[in-house]
Amino acid sequence: MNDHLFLSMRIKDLHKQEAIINATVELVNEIGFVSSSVSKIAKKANVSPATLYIYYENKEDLLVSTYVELKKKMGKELLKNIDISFPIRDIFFLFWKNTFNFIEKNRSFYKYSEQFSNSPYIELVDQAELEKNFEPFFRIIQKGIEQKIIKDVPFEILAAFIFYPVTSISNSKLCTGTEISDEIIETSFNLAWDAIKL
Amino acid sequence: MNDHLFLSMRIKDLHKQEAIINATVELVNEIGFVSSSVSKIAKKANVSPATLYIYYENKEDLLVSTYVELKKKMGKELLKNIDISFPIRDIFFLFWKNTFNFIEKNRSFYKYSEQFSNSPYIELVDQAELEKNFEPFFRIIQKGIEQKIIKDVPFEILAAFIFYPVTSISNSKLCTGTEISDEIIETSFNLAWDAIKL
Amino acid sequence: MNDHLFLSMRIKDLHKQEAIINATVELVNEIGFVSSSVSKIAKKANVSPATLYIYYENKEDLLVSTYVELKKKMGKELLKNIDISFPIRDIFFLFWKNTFNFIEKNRSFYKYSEQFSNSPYIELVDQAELEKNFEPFFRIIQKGIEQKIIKDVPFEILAAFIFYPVTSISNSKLCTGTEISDEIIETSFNLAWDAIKL
Amino acid sequence: MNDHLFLSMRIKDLHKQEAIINATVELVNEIGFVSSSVSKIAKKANVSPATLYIYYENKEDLLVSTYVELKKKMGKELLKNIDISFPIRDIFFLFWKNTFNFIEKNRSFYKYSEQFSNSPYIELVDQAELEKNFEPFFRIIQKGIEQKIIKDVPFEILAAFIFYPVTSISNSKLCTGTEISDEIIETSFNLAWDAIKL
DNA sequence: GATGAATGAGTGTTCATTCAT
DNA sequence: CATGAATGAACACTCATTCAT
Repeated sequence: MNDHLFLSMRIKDLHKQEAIINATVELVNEIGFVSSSVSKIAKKANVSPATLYIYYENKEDLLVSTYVELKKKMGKELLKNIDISFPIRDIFFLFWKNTFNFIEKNRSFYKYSEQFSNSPYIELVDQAELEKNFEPFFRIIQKGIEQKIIKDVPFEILAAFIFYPVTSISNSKLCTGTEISDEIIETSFNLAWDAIKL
Repeated sequence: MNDHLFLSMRIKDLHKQEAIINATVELVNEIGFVSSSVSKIAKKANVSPATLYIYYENKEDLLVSTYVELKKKMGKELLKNIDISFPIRDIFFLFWKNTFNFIEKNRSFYKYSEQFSNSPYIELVDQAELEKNFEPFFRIIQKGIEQKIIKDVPFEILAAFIFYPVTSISNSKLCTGTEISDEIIETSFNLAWDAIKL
Repeated sequence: MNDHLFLSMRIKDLHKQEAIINATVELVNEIGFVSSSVSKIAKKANVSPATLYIYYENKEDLLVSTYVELKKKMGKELLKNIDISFPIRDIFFLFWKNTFNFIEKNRSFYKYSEQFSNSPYIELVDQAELEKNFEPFFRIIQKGIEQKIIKDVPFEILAAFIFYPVTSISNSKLCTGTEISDEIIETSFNLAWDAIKL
Repeated sequence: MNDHLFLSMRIKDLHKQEAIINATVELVNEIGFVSSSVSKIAKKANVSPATLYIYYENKEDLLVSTYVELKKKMGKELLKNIDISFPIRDIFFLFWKNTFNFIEKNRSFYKYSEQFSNSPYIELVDQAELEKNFEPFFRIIQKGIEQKIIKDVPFEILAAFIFYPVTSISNSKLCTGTEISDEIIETSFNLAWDAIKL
């Protein structure tokens, strides 16, 4: 086998794996987590069910990996354009805005991750590992507390007002169908900021 | 037939249906929505799979009915002890506290409803019908806006700070294992109130 | 219990049994022998599945009894208006015509009996007993052979040309939708008579 | 991969499908159409129930395909040795004889096809497509009518005396157990020919 | 006589996974 | 690497039948 063939094969392989991941997310988006079977995923990805087991140990591994991979990507996107030298409020606003944008651009992924994190599979994911993707932001929160800009309350309580409301609003009728308006993003951020600011 | 026998018969029947509902919720709590099959539910409820179809048309009907029934119960509990003549902030605090208490007392139900509302089954539920259970509270929010106590923003945005953070906090390590402390309830309420108050 | 009540009950009972038989035949006519279950029959007859077991030992007994009962009725109808003093050809024609008329008036029964006689249940029926209903006609055939009007061949061969073609023609597009025309009856009888006559 | 292996693979596959078809026909022959379930068929064919769904879409597809396939085979056999230059009566006799022979050699198939054509499944079969297998014979009938050898009556009436009586006779006690005698074939053909000849 | 509730055994079908090629 | 064929076990659901009332 020469290099050319080897290279083309590797590309093909990546395509296959990518096709499998996309098929998984799309299928869950279409018919739900419960009904998404291996053979349906394989059919959607235009591969044999057996092929799937070359890239993943089993169904569980596929679902978990897909989730983790997407969470990594999310971590990067949410921290995009953020400069720690910005004022804290601006950082939070950028983060808030990035979250809305990410959800809007990755609706199918988002639906997947919501279903995944509400299934028992979530327990197979190393949460600490996941949170590393968001660590820079955690440090900013800490800094805000120290600078007496953010309320000094347990992290989980702050998180409940920084991460969760976005999901709720994004799924509401305010945000389905058309583009999420800047007005909604700004209005809702005011509430979030009022909640956490000292 | 005497009353005693008649009564015992009715009780027995109710017991069966109740056993099925409980088994459903418990099983979902244990092994998740995805893996909860009809036969497993039946086995847990100590009835034949066929018996299940006496009380419910099919699996979907069982799952949806269970969800709707529990949401009704939840509506009642969250509004418990609330008097509309109270100051608005007090009402919100009571509602907040009731939510925590309800979740703590009905953990298995709550897990069920979270999984359910993140499955495609949720689309089978008439949301408008469900929201009727919370209508009194919606009117209070409206009153708060009119009295310029609550921010005048779309309802869905307010809801995102009133309903969702509780779930997040309840599921966090702050609230698992031991009783949810009054301190956490009060601390977190301060954030929620700051978010929505004008 | 007084006579009046007793009488009304007996009438009611007959109605029930009749309703069960009718439901059986109609259901088989609608969804076929394979799919016709006891509970569906009961539902169609507006009785409980359990009621069915008051009148019949089991499903097999119901199906067989229904078949036998209807075959009895058929025997009577096919021999209607037949006078053994008539010329043999006239008797055969009347029998032929009666068969067509019976099928037309009892399509649903006929479909039932065709499905039944092509199922293993048919082996549970005492054929000799059934044939008694047609015995007068068998004697006429015998007489025809003796008088050298009918071909002297085994009875089963004659029967194949006297009984079976009617079914075939009745099920063909010649006879569905509209009334079976006298012309078809007469034309086809000519073939049957040519077949068996010496 | 060498030819031998390739061949053996294909043979193996064909064996599986063939085993399924044979099991279907045999089982229907033994316990009837009504009781022949997918799992029983699979067990008889020594395959998993799931394997059956590799070759057929569902039970209906299996039953219909089996019927259609066998009808095709029947078409070929019934027209065997027939030369359209033969005298019309000879052609009909050969066809008659071929029918008896086919039934005798394929009893289990024949029982299957009788049960099938008396079930609702028959409506799923494209009758026009089926009749193509017998078209040469239909043309001969037409020729006979034109040559004033066969009675000029609707096709369905002729068919009722050409096709149906054979079934009736074959199922009678004249033909079960031992070989069907030439005498019966000839005797019965005389009746059929008398019926249709002008 | 009549029934609704109940069920173990069965239905047709799909599952996640493996294996020979 | 990639696959179509294969499967035992499970799926949601219906079956014929019984029984307490």
